[in-house]
Amino acid sequence: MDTGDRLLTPGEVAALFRVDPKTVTRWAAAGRIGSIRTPGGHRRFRESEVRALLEGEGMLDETDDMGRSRNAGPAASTGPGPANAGMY
Amino acid sequence: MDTGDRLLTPGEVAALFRVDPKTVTRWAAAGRIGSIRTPGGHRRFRESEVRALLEGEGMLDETDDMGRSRNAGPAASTGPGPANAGMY
DNA sequence: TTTCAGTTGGGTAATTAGGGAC
DNA sequence: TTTGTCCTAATTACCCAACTGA
Repeated sequence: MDTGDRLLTPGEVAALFRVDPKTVTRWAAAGRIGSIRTPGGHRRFRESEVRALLEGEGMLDETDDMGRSRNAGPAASTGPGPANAGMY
Repeated sequence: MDTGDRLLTPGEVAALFRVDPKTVTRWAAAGRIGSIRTPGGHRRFRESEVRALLEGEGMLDETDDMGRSRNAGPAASTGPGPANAGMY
């Protein structure tokens, strides 16, 4: 039932990936990473998902080369629960 | 039908959203989340409503009523249904 | 009754969202 | 194509002291 994983802030995820928080926002906007929104509109990311991405398990399609195009998943599904209404 | 109308404290809701208890209080004050007040002035939140917000299914209703500003109504709807998904 | 964790309220800094361009 | 930086506005976080709830 409960996902049991903590939620990370954009700044946290950005620090983990060594990128700009804005980049993390773009990932979420592009549906490359699941995101949960607070009633205020801010995003929160699941630590389990971020970790999986960090380990490169985000996609087992490690065929290397230009294997991965822009096919990272249409919806921003965080997993079990329904996708978030990506509408701002 | 047990919808799980357990009441959660601001601290519980804050931990769920990874935000500050103060922020949860602001949500209630802004009418973004229903709240029940104790005679002493403390707030309590319905678990069912909080969960709906967490899963991002705040409201997939077809109400194409977008373009609505943030409602500043001190409604504090105690009703069963989630308050609103209105953002800015 | 007292104790104590949690909540409330106001005020001020820090973070985040969104857009648009380089 | 992706990422970083610019701007403004909104949301959130932390500071304090005082009150409530169990």
